Amino acid sequence: MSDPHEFILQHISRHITLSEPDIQRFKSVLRYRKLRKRQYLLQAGDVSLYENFVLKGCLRAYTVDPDGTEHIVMFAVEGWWVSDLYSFLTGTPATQNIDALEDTEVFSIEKNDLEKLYQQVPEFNRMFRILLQNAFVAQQQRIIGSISQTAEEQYTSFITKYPTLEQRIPQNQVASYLGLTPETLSRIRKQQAKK
Amino acid sequence: MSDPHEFILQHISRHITLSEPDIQRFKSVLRYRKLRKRQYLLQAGDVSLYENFVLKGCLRAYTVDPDGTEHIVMFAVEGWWVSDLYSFLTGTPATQNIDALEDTEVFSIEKNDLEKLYQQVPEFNRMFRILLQNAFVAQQQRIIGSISQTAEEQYTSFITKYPTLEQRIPQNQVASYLGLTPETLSRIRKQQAKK
DNA sequence: CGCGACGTTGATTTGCCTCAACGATTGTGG
DNA sequence: CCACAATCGTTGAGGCAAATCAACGTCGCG
Repeated sequence: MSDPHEFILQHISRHITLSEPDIQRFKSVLRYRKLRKRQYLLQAGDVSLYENFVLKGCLRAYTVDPDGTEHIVMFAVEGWWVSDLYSFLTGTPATQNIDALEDTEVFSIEKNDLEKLYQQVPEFNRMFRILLQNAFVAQQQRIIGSISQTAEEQYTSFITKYPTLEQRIPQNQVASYLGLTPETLSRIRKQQAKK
Repeated sequence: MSDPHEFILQHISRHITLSEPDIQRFKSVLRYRKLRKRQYLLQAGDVSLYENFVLKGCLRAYTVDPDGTEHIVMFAVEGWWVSDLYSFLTGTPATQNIDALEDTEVFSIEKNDLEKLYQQVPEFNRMFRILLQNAFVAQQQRIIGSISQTAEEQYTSFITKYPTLEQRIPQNQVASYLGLTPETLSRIRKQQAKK
């Protein structure tokens, strides 16, 4: 863990096996970055140029609607990949912001480098296909929840699915992720305490 | 278009280029199936053994909650892939149903065949990675909509994004997709007609 | 210390759901 | 080919879950 390369390689080795030269190629495109709490990794309006892997800390991706309310698209803690994928793929300005909820360290891969990597080391297609499959399934479940469950049920699902996140993330951020107001979430928690 | 193989190969050629032997390999794993309107392609409880490509017609994937209400996860028309991905990946019983809203024709690929295909023709990793990226982005936008928009805004987004779907799908199915009751959607449309 | 971020609680409003009834259309079996 | 049931959309009345608006306490930090 002292070496951040160790951490990311371990994660990758869950899905694919790389030769030594491929490992070197991969390492060479990683750019290490530190973010202070509240610091932006990406601001809406800029183009998302990087795919980012969280080494340590916690990020949030969110949109801001016309009346200034924030809506959290996803959280990303250690071992998660994050970007505004639409912006990253199309080169159009990002609609999402990404910033740090804690002091955070990431590896960033530039788009060109990632595309070269896909060609030089086809295994990466396989890995990201698998990661995307998992993310797709998780998102689908979130959608089903949001159209079929009450606020309380959604909150219960959330803490069951992400018990550790619940610990380190402020309540109002969780509320925003679930599409609730902080007041409503507070009342739900009060309800549940009576048991 | 008379030959269904033509149709699917054309779709695939948007993303990858295959050699003649690879094309043959691919064709050999496709299983052609016809579904009558209302017929199931997958029933909750069964394991999703196939990834399915829609040649003609329209499918819906949906869950049924404890009190019997259906919630539409996605529609799939010509050119779309559909399965209960979680069940397909893990081999656990499906939580989703998939059935036909119209008479429909599909190509199905069995899981084992698809995995072999990934190994024999690595380009398919690339293609499905790209398709999943697009699906991921679309889902993310649906999530943002569902936690930040009013019912009317969501409906407007839907008909803007999928103008053709709006034509061929019953209103109550659209309502279910949006997480609304048919009554609410009917009232929204009445509202909008006043303009 | 004083300010801003965060959570809580109360009073009120509102958007959407529920329940119920009805017309139009489709399709199906006698 | 008609009669009947089922499906689908519409409209109305009433209820409820969650939002809004507002006030207040606590904590941590510059």
